[in-house]
This record gives sequence, structure tokens and C-alpha cells, in this order.
Amino acid sequence: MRKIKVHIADDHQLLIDGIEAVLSSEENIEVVGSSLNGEDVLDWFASNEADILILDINMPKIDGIAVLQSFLKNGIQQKVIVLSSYDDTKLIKEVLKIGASGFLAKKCAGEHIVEAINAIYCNKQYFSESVKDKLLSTFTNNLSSIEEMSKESSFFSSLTPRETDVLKLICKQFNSKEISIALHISTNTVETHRKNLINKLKVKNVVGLAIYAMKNNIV
Amino acid sequence: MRKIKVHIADDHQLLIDGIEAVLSSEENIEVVGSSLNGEDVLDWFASNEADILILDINMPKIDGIAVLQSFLKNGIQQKVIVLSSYDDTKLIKEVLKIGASGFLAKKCAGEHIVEAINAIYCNKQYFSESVKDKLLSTFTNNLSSIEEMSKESSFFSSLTPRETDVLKLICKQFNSKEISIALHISTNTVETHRKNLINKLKVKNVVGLAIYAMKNNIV
DNA sequence: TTTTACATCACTAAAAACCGTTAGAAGCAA
DNA sequence: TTGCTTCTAACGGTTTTTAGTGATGTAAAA
Repeated sequence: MRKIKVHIADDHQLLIDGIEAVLSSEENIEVVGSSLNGEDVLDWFASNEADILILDINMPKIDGIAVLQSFLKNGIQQKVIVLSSYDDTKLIKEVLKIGASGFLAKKCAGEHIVEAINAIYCNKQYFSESVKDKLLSTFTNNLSSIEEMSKESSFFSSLTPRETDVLKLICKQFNSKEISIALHISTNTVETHRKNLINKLKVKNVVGLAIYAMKNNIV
Repeated sequence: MRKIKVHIADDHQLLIDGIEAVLSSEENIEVVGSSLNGEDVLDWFASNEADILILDINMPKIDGIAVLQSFLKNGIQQKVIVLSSYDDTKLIKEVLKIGASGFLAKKCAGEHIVEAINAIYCNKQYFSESVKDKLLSTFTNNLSSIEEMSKESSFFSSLTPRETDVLKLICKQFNSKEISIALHISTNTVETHRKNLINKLKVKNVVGLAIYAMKNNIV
């Protein structure tokens, strides 16, 4: 019998080992590789292949979203199950749009990951219960959700290097003046970057920025 | 042979199942229970016992710190291995002070959890490599670290209910006026709570508050 | 009973953040 | 070349946060 080849990507080795241990009792599933960050995922898939990629969103360097976008850009048809700590509706829609086949919240049980792998291997989709609920409530609460989805697009448009620099320092609780000194630029420039960050990430203030940064492991 | 009884507490069922799967291959270790939040941990330990508690810091309702404090308060001598996504020096020192015997960053490998359980069962301490590095660098960088530790004490002194209310709304990117409306109090009061939060948590501004909230799963 | 912690509100003044808009220079790609 | 993005910078103005200090009522704890 041909086994389903799985690659696991998560920045917590403990979770990788855990999932691997869960899957080891499944006879038709084989873990063929793992990565601790998005860069490693792309490197691995450049010279290897797997049937299914289990991909965490929150990873350092290159995050899960960027990995999916890279697959999309390069026309790689990879079956992906997205893992996330947050079952955020925006996040779910976004990853589905950019090519994920399934979405599992980390709070779901280990058995579901087996179900998800089997379902997606058979070209089905898979969502954990909590995720289904979230999605349904959005559709019932808002009839124009399709338009909204397109508006929400490019929500995860990646930040420029400089914006990332500024964001990191914001999260160190630096104010604009301190950031300007650290980066050797004027405070006006720092404030421009701040404004652009707030607009780009569609948040209201620095708190939104900090939370975005935390959720996306920029900190 | 008597098996080491282990209880696992983490808000991600997937991680619990993973650790359980990792431990299932160990003959001398037995998982006797698990909890998805701090409240469940306290309930469980009220009528059961385990040799070792593997305790995640970031949990909803009652977090890991509060669980440890509760053990301390009630004179319960429980061997605890603390799990955390963040190998923050402050955090490590704090949990050791309030009774943890070991500290594992989630980014460490599954095998280390087995090592940690065995070591702590024999009344030793256990730290993952990254944690050791962090601690050492603090001691070398700062000779007066002992005094600092005592200063840092009560860092995690829990917030009052009202402060928590305000903090939650801050994390929703509400400003003071919006918070005052939401909580039916004056903006002056809201600003007092903000000030107290900033002083109590020893942060510089709202960003520090937001990050604290994220790390402690208040959001 | 006295102290302590908590929640509430107020006033001032300075610092910082936020908003909108404009615009030049550099680099890269169609 | 032209268009696009990024980084840089500036101006003027409004809103919000932060810091410091003080004060009151209430309820629980010592």
C-alpha cells in the first residue's frame, strides 16, 4: 500500500514531534519531513515532494501565508492543511483563497488531523468544527460576505523590509523618536511608516500593530 | 514497575495529543489526565494526583502562573514542568520562584520532555538548552541579577477584574473614550486604570500592555 | 477597628500618536 | 521610457496618551 507522504511545518519542534507521534500509529500515513520555519519549507519543497503539507501560519522569517503565496506564484499545486492558534475568520478565508485545502485550529484533537489528511488526500476539503462554526456565522451575519472577501484581500500583503524594522521597534515599546534614532532616519519618516502600517494592516492604532506582529511572529 | 503519572495542561488539544503520543512509547511514563485550561487543572488536582504536571503558561481563564500561585497558596507540593512559547527570562525566573521545577520552550524537541519528566521525578531540575542560554546570559550581563529578581517580583501579580476589563478593550483597539462608554465609567477612570496597568506590569505604553495580554492569553 | 485594596473621578500639562497630503530620489521591471 | 514600489521627508493640525497628584466611597481583611 502506498502511504500518504506528509511534511510538517511548525516553529515548535515539540508540536512537530507530537503530530509525528500521533501519525505514527496510522499505517497509511508517513511523515517524510519537517521544517521549523517558512524558509525551510520552501527549501525542502524545492528538491522533495510530499502529498500533504501541514503548515502552521505563525512562523518566523517567512510565515505560512507567504509560503502559500510562493506556491501560488510558482504554480505549485500542493495540498496544504493550515494550522493555526487563532481561528480568525479573516485568516481562514485568506488561506482558503490562496490555496489551502483545509484548516485546523490547534485546539482541535489529534484524531482530526488524521481525518483531515485522509480527506484532503482524496481531494476533499476539511475544517475543524470550530472553524466551520466561525465561517457559518459570518455568512449568516453578513450576506455581502463575498464582496467583503475581495475587499479583505491583500490583507496579508507582506510588509516592506523597512516597515518590518519599524514594526519590530514599535513592539519593543519604542516611540517614534527612539525609532528614528535607532534607524538613523527622521521622526517624520517613522511616522509615515507607522501610518502606512496602520493603513496596510487595516488596524486602528499601535495596539493593532503589536497584535498583528505577535500573531505573525514578527516579535 | 511503578509508572510516573503525568498530567498535561495546554489549551491546544492537538499539543496534548501530541505529547501523549510521544510519551506513549515510554514504558515508565503514564498520562493520567489532561486539561485545556487552568480552571480544569485546579479541579482535577482537587480530587486526583499526578507525579508531574506539564503546564502551559498561556491558557484561557486561569493561566499557568495563577495555577502555580494557587498551588503555592494552598501548600500543594506539586512537581511542575512549565511549557511556554516564549523563553522570556522574566517568565522563567518568575515561574521558578513560584514553584516550577523545570522549564521547556515549545520549540524544543519531544525527546526533551521525556528527559525532563525523568529528571524532575528524581527531584532534579530541568531546563531546555535555549532556556539555559537565556538564563546564563542574564547572569553574565548583569551581576546584580539577584536584586533584580526581587524587584521583578510581583511582576505577575494578577490584575484586578476591572483592570482586566480595560486591558481587554485596549486590545480591541478601543481608545479611552470608547472604553469609558463600553464600561459606563468616566474617561478619567479609564485613564487611571491604564496608568495602573502600565505601572503594575512595568511596561512603557499600550504596546507593552497589548503584548502582555497576548502572551498571557487575555486576548 | 483600622488598614488595605479596589474602583471611581478630577485637573493639568507635556508628550506622543494620528490624519491627510504631498513629493523627491532610487531602483526595478514591463 | 514609463510606471511601480520603496524609502525618505515634510507640514499643519487634531486627538489621544501619558505622568503626576489628589480625593472619595466601599468592602474585605487583619
